[in-house]
Amino acid sequence: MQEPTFLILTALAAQPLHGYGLIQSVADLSDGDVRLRAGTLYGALDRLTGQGLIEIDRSEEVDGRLRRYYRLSDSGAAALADQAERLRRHAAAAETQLRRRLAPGMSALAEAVA
Amino acid sequence: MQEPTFLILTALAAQPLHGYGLIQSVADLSDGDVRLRAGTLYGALDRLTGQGLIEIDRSEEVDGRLRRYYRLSDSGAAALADQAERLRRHAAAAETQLRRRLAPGMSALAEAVA
DNA sequence: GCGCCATAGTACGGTTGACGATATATATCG
DNA sequence: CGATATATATCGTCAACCGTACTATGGCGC
Repeated sequence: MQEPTFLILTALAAQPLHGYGLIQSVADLSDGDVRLRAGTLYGALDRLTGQGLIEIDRSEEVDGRLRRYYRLSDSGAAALADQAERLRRHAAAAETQLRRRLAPGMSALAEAVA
Repeated sequence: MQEPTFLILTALAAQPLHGYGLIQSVADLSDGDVRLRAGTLYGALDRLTGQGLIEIDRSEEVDGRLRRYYRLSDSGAAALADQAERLRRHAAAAETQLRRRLAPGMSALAEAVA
């Protein structure tokens, strides 16, 4: 699962959102780092719906514009929790390895003391 | 940056490795989760070398087989550290959002107390 | 009134990166 | 002699993301 997909699921975990709301929510969640493009978003929405990770919550018409709200399904929540755990482990592994880079000869014992 | 690429850089952070060694190191680092395919690995190695994130450390000939050892460059280490930080933030964001899913009406105050 | 911006969704072409399959070669083990 | 492990390389394909453009409406300032 890639970053945009992960953040879309993350945004939907708290509450149902429509497409444009997602763009802003994802920007917020990532401190402005990730700005979803329309092509990325709507493609991902279709794909995730097909995979059953998200579902259409409801549709509203506001000022002549259609708004489709999506919600995270139970299997989507499980997939997201899995992926979050995976990211945490990978980040921890990278940080451990980077510390070893700075102290190449350091033994496990010396590392434990430090 | 995607998962295989991230794990290749992670594996190289501690010490230089050659291609086949990387396949095993990445499997170890990810608890057997990620098994790099040859196609993925050598493609990524070429790409990362071109981007300057890794460098050829040395070449050895063992039993008539060539072994090319790669090492993480300084800019590769910086990129990896950046990405690790990013993954940690995303994982934390997902976990926070998933907690909100279970307690949809919970105020910030109630959340802080809990 | 007109242009600009925010909102909202749709459509499409291009690129990247990962993947599976396959090929090549040697050494070791049974 | 065949299977397995080591080791690198190439090819075609596909999923996912990206940029961009387009259609529409409503509010704001000039």
